[in-house]
Amino acid sequence: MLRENSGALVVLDAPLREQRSDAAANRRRILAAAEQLFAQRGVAAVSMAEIARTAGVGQGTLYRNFANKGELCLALLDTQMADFQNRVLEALREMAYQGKPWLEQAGWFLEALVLFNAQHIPLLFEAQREIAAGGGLLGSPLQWQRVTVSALLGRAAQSGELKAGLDLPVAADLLLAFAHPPVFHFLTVHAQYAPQQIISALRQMLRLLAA
Amino acid sequence: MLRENSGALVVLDAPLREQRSDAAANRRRILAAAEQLFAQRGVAAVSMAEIARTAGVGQGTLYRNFANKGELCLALLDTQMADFQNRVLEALREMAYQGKPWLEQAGWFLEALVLFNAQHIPLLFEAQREIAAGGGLLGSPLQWQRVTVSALLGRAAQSGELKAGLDLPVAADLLLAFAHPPVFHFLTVHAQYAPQQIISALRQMLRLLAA
DNA sequence: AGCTTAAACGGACAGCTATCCGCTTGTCAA
DNA sequence: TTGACAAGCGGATAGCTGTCCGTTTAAGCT
Repeated sequence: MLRENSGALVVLDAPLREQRSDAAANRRRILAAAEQLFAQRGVAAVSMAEIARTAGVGQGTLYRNFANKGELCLALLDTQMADFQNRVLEALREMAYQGKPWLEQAGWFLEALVLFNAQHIPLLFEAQREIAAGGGLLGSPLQWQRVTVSALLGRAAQSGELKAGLDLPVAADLLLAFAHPPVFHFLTVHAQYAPQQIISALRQMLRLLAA
Repeated sequence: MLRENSGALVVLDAPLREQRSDAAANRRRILAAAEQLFAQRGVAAVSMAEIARTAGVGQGTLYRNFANKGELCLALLDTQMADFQNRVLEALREMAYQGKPWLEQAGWFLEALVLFNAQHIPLLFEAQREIAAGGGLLGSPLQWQRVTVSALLGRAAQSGELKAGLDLPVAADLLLAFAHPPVFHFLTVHAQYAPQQIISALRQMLRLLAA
């Protein structure tokens, strides 16, 4: 599971033999079926059994490819998440090259993350339901976001951009708390904040960290 | 459901007739059974069917009292949450009377909330799984926490304790993001932060808001 | 082409959640 | 005390998730 070769995510171990061609085809049919059903009726209202039926495969086949609906959702997001990650890291590299202050980079990053979440919250929300329970978000794609923010804050501190005496790792995680799907869902759906409002508030927070 | 008369939580509508005595007894037996099973084997590992069996009632009876495991967990927390709320509001009233700065009150509140969550995270976590899906956290006990923090920040702003130009409602919700059970679970279990570390970081954040 | 074998298949199944509905019982009024 | 009835009961049941295992088949070797 989670051995995504299509995108840029972690490859756990090299496959000893190539995947069989019928298996690959089935995987594609499953993803296509899921995408279609999700679009038609919403992620939550579609059952795994139905996805298997629509894809024309048995349940066993479905579950060998994706241990649960969460993994299936993550797989559907795989390409977009990989693209996002690449775009972001590239942009940050460019900004660093141009000498843009680290705190501003962090602000830009959080903005990009808010917009990404806003776009993909249904799948992210469902993915979280199943993945978070077993094993935290360990190894999950959200991990690089923590690393990135933490690193940006660290460099900002080294450059004297930040107030002294801050616990940076915890601060980073608190800043990123909004990105946990249930929280983001709460902020946008229940509290009715627009993405721009969230972005502004996060930028304010960052500005407060500045020396 | 969620018509908790035992504690201080919202009463949706006055019951037209008193609850029948056998029903009340069953409710108590269910709660007792759940508490015992949860303590023995952990919340996640206990099924509703088993709770019903242990309590000596039918599944129908169980589900009429608690629409899902989440509500059952909330009911188990009801007393403690009501106590917590009362203690907190009382303490805040006292602090306000003594003229303690609003920001410090907010800091104290967040500290108390961290400690409460740390103590009850297993039940809170399970409760969230089922409740958040249908209807957000609408009307749920977490609502008064938002109101409280928002109000404290508002008064702090009026008293000139805060920097100008902040979006207080959003700031309040971002400060409270840590309290969403999945996030708190993540921070303590996965990121391995001690409650005191989280408290310190939150206090730092609040200090940064100060004028 | 034919053989071998591990990979993949898919349907049956166990266990769970949540609902439904015919039966039972506590409660109130007379 | 008794009768009526709403409230409550609990087992049967539908539909879901995730697993298991006997069967099928693609792929590499000869």
